[in-house]
Amino acid sequence: MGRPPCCDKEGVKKGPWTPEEDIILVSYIQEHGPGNWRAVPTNTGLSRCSKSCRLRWTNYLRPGIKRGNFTEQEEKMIIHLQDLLGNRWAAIASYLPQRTDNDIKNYWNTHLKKKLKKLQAPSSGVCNFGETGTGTEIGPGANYSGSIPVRGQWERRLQTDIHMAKRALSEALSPENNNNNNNNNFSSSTSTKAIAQSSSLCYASSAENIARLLKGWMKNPATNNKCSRTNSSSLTTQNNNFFVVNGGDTASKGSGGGSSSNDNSVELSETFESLFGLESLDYSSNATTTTTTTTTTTSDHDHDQFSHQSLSPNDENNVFQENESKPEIIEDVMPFSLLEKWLLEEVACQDQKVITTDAKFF
DNA sequence: AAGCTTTGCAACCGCGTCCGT
DNA sequence: GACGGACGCGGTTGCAAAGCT
Repeated sequence: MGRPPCCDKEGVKKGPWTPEEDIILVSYIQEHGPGNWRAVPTNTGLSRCSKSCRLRWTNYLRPGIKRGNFTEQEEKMIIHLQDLLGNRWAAIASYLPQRTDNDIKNYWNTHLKKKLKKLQAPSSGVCNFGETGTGTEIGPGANYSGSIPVRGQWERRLQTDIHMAKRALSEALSPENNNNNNNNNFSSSTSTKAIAQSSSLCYASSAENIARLLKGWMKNPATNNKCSRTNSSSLTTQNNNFFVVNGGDTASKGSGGGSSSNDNSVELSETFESLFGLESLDYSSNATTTTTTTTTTTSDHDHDQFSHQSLSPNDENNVFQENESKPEIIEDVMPFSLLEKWLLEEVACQDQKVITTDAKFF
């Protein structure tokens, strides 16, 4: 049944990518932008299927990817998000713009699941992180299915996104949290300068390697945009990501990633801002002075629309585009007071659980 | 040092969804 | 509305590196 796999053609190469292939792919995407993956193998001459190209790009070559060493805050955030969203790694990844869904998924499966299991073993009950009866399936079901009987998938997802947003706002508005950002997954720091610094500190180690290989390849940035909607500032952004190697970590695969706690607080504040479209407040400057791409396009995934729109750095479709349009979610940001009132009605009890979870886990 | 086991991660596979016809 | 192509997601696999005996 169904259509045949896209890669069952003969002569389609599988397995690890070689640096040469990476270079070809990066070169092509620099020139044409990501997307239209079907055409990539034919146009580049790569003996790879379109899927493989897309995957290689999104998980490894895409600029702005941070690799290795997940920080404590990232861990916490993943745990929270996993609890809220279940195994929707793409959605989770959209809240951690520098991490890929694959990375997060792997990290969850290899580290966090075990960690949680250990911690759950002695005392069961306070929070099960959504573990369901299957043993391996960890999802929002355990937390939400009780209160939300059989619903459409999109509805449940919407629910979790709303819940997420509410909670984040609640935490941000809480005065205690402002004094204790280290323990706050959604730091309310809103320094766009800091964001700018963070972004410029973040490079895909692999991309840097490719960058070195490609040294001198980039001759005329103005011609390397895929279409007219890419403006010069976004190209600068791309160039920074690809070709400006900061003094820090430049190791390849498996390196420490060069992340610092500084990066994290910034990431998280960015995340918070993204959640509510606050980025729109002062991101105009970023377009020209930072490596943060705030571009937003309509996401293919309606269920992830909220997160994807506001966290465009993780949206591969946006990588070479800039300021095409602002998402509705940003245009229609509710007044803060309204949101505050709204969330206060519901979120208090949910927070209790999360805080307990944190205390228990760390 | 050699062999075996475990771990971590890149990549693959199959399915679901979107979108154009 | 049905159909098919393209894309994206989540689960799973395969393999190299690390750890252990």
